[in-house]
Amino acid sequence: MTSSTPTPDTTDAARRLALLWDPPQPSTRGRKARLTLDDVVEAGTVVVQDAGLDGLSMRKVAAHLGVGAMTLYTYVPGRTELIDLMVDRAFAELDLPGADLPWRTALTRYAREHRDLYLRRPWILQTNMWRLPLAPHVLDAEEAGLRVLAGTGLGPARVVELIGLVDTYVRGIARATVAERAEGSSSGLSNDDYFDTMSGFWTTWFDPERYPTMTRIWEAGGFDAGHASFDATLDRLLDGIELAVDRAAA
Amino acid sequence: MTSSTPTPDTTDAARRLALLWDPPQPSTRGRKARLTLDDVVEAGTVVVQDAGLDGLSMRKVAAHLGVGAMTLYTYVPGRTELIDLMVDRAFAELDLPGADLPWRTALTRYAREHRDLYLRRPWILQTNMWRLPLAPHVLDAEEAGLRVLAGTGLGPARVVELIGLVDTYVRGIARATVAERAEGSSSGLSNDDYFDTMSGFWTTWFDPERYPTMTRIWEAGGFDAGHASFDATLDRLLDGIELAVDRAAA
DNA sequence: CCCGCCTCTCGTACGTTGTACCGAAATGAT
DNA sequence: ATCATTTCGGTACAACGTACGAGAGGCGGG
Repeated sequence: MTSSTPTPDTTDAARRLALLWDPPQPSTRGRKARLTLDDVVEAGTVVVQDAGLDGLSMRKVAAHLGVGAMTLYTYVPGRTELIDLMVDRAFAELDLPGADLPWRTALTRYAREHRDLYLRRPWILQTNMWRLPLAPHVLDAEEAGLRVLAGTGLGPARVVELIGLVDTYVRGIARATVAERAEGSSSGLSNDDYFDTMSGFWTTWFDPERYPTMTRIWEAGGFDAGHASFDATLDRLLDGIELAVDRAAA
Repeated sequence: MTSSTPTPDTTDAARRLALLWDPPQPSTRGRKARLTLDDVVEAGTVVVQDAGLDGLSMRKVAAHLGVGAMTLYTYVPGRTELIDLMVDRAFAELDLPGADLPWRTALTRYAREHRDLYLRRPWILQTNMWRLPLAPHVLDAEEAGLRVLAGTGLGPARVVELIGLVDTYVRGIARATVAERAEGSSSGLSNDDYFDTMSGFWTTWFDPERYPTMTRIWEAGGFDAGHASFDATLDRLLDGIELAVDRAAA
């Protein structure tokens, strides 16, 4: 809000945030826009769903909208910001637990909703950012998680730490599940080829003497469970949190 | 294993694994090689350290070695495989706990070593793969973790599940720490600019009424701790595991 | 009504990327 | 000396993000 320039020369970072928090309504002046910002974000979401984040190119998004590539830059400063917007839009889909639920139920729902989101839109896990964008709906999710834990009487630092633990767990599981699901289906390998390659690996290079524990666990079927155990492990995690809650209450 | 071709036309995936598990020794025939595979992998590691994974280009690696770009393809099938090799090399740096330590000590060391590795080589966290490559030293690490937990008498499925939980926690913390560390230092923003942008965000767009819990926790200093609490949270996680161990022993 | 300004549209172009292709150069085996 | 084999690397292509600027369309003030 500098007084010298009517439009403060905002930095790139500020521009990026402005788009997320204060999307401009179409101005009445000048030529009419064929698209809305939301159109662009939606097209991006469509493209990314079956091309992956690497396959998300401005040209493809533009083609999907039937416009020239450069047209997108009227609505969005660049690819990075488009992805931010897409993430925000995705997080808006979360059905976050209200304040009425007991904390354990609420946290379970919080975790499941996040996992489902990641499984539905795995590209979110591919965004290379170190943290999620500072976007409204992302903060909504964080707020909901914090609120649940803050209601247990835990100290502020503990609350932050524990919601981080849950987030981290959920992302980890989602990542593993996606890996399992997409194994071989990508890279253009048929399932047979993939199986051949893998069994070839086990017989050719895998040395049971170097990896005895892995071998034993494999033979015992320890790797079979997959990650159907999401809820079970989550419960154990919540047990740990409950312990901290009880300790704080005493 | 078709009989028509003496060298079975291995798939790409098999080639990728072959390079990791059976690096070819330089053949005595033909022109002498100026480089070794290890030279290339090391150069890649150097480049990635200060250019990030996005900045890791074949041309830069080649330039760093003083050779033409295409020369690298004599040693490595492509960029993807080079990254695989770099990851394997990085994991070889881990000082994994031996079988002599009590499980809690061993698991603490396991976790700390991994965290240190990720902080030292953050680009590993940027590799977009859904899971780490099936590489010897990566499996060494996994084996070590599994061995520690298998020694506690837990069932195979539990062992797999819990080591996954630890891995996931470590990666999550490392990611957050890197984010914190690199905040603003990248993107060419000076620290002042970054601070300005951020305080601008809080005053301009952040709405305390929309995010009351976040606001309260912020005011209480709940976010200040950063992630110095790695050990503390890890201890709590190990408490949870100890509970499972005791329950299994009973 | 019309002029001028403002906004959107997008063809062209530049730099960068991974890597396919192929000839040239170098070396051990014969 | 000849040949097979291997490394080396220039050239080239497709795809990428996006800077630039000319054109097209539509509103406000005269």
